[in-house]
Amino acid sequence: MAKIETPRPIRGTQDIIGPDAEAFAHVVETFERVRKLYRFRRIEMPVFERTEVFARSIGETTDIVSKEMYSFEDRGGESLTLRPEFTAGIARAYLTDGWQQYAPLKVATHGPLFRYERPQKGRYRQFHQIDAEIIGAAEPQADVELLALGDQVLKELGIADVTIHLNTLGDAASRDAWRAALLDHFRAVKGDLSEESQERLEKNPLRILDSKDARDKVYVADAPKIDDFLSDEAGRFFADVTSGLDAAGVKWVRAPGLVRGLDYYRHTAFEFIPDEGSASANALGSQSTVLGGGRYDGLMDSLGGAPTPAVGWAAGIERLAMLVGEGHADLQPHVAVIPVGEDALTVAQSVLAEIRSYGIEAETSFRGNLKKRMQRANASGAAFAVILGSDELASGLATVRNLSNGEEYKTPIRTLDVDLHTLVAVHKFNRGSQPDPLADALEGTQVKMTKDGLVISLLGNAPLHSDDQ
RNA sequence: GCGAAUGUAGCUCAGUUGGUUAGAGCGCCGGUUUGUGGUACCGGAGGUCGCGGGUUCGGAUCCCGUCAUUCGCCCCA
Repeated sequence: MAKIETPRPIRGTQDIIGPDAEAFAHVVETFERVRKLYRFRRIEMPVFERTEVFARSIGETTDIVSKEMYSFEDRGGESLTLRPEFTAGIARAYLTDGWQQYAPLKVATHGPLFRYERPQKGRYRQFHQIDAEIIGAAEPQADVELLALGDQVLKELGIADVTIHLNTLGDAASRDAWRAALLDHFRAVKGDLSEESQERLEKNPLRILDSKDARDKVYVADAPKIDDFLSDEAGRFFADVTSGLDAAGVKWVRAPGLVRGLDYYRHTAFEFIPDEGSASANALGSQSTVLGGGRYDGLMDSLGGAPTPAVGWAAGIERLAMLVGEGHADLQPHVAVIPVGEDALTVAQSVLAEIRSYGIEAETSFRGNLKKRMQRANASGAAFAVILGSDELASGLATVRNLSNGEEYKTPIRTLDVDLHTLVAVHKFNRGSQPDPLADALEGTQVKMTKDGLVISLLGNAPLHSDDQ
């Protein structure tokens, strides 16, 4: 008998459930809320493009294109690539879909990206990012707005021990002059550099500034600084960005060694990096950047479009989720509906529908006797159980059990939705969860339960909703 | 592409210098309690010890290969 072997998941992909999945969703929901606050328009993008979209914009010769893209041929022989980033695809859409008409255009999106890399902590072959771009704006105010968005997203996620590391690469002329000076500087001491940096010297000299090797750091310290090569215009641009950030209350530090590898980057470059020794730094291991981006005024040209200024950033959802921690599941108390016996099943369904339509989270288990279902209700973390058995059907009074303290009482099945709404609000309030208008109204009062029914004595003299805040 | 560590129950792991029937905690199923969960007690199911080969009277344990996972290097749009 041949045993069927279960197919394994693809290397570097992940199946997420539980607290990690809740944290993931929390990151996306927070991003969605904040980007609306900043009036960034939501866009949806394909996950694959013609290979040339990425090859042209990123550069044919880089490791990225030659080794790290998921490329394949479709049935027509066309080379396609799973997107390794958002920016190139968005730039393509800007050119092919006539989005110039919206310029300056603020857009945001999120979703899966793919890179053929060796997986390690916080790095996967399929990973997910949130992304924001401003296209068609050459003004430093766009950089400020974009950075402020990123800063607020992190703050609202409760990630406080992260700082913006900010640098400028200048305009094209500044950047080229600086690069030439760096080459001279490092070539003079080539033999003393680490093996990796000797390689970088030919391929990507700016990257030497990032080196962690002690042998390189000696020479990095007195390497030429971009500031000495900035044109007046580029210097003014950077000054406008930093003063704008200060005015917006966004904290940043200057990071003269921070560079972006690709040629199309100009002016502003930044990474949000956990502070040394912080909880976030420890949580991320060697993968330290949580959000990164910059100005890419040179990108549209490489795709055959008119020169178009643009600035953007992206942040890994998995990495952010690692930093927000647990505790994002089950913030809302929920109710378990427990039918006992065949007759109660349909009543349970209509009760579920009613209390859900009232905005209360509710579920029922599909099988088991009362004991079994009570166990499941407890395991699911339900705040209340509603028991519907023959007694309850006969009397029209449901049994409501508070699962945190075991108190039990009867209440008319007809008005379960209203009664539960009150109970849930009180429960939330007692637990110190987010304030609810009803819970506010109930502050300092008590809800009385009697054998005959749920009596909310204060409902007669307190408003259900408070509009004065 | 390079380096290191780890693969034993659904999960997290123990398993001594190679020795008889491979264990624990949690989870799961059942019982003490036929309409009452969370605590407690009792019982039960569940394992080709990643896979293949070798050494040996005997391998979860030692050797070789292979696959996978993890962490790091390179790279990082």
